[in-house]
Amino acid sequence: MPFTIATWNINSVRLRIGLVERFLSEYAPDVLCLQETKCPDDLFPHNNFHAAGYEVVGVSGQKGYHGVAVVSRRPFEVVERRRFCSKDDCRHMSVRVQAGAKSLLVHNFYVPAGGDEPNPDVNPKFRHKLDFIEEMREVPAEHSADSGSILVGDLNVAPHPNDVWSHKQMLGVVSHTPVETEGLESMRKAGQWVDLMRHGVPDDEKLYTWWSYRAADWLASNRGRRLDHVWGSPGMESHLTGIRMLKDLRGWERPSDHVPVLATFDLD
DNA sequence: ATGGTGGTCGCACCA
Repeated sequence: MPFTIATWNINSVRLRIGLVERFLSEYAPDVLCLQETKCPDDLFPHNNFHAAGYEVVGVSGQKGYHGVAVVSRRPFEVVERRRFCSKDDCRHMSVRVQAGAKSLLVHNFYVPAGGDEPNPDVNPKFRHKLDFIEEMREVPAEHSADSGSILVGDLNVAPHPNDVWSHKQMLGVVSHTPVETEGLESMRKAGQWVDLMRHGVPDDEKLYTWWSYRAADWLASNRGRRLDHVWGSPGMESHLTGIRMLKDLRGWERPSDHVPVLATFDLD
């Protein structure tokens, strides 16, 4: 049995619950990690997920902003809802789930966007983003013979030159500045994480998971960025059998500006 | 220049 896990910045789980239901019906991931649920825990639409066959739900939400959730067709336990940068923001949840022969520790992250001005001295949101990425160094890719880790989420950084539509034109734009891309890559290597979306993909291939709402025609201009990520502990790449960025969903009615990333593993 | 939320019904804040 393959194990499938998806990550999706949904930009309000209540507003887009219909899209989530359609996605679960058509793609049926074992585990779905959501970000930007914008939903307090007592208002999370549990019933919709139960009706879709997702009995296991872990939520870490707040009113108006941020919020992450994990829903699953397999039993899991919430390991931790970690707070970063001494703030109460709901930006992380880790769960443990059995997948084939492996016990998987899954981290679901929503990294701060960082505002518009890429100068930490004048923009506290950018300072927060850099500090958050620095603190993420403390999250290692734990693994053993019968366990592994997966880290997914909206990391709000497009690290590779072909994770953006124009490397040169984006170098001064928050999400692709050198201090962010180098910080994220340094943190990824410190934790020994493997970038599973870039594994085995030619360097010159464009990969996007997000297209701005502000474009007059997002599909025609195609100025995307890869802000959403799937990382694995060392060795997980050998179990990966497929990974897809579901671009079509950006064209669904009233879409999120992010599309789901769906990864499939053979762990038996 | 678009979209979501919240607390007010036009606007601030966030992405």
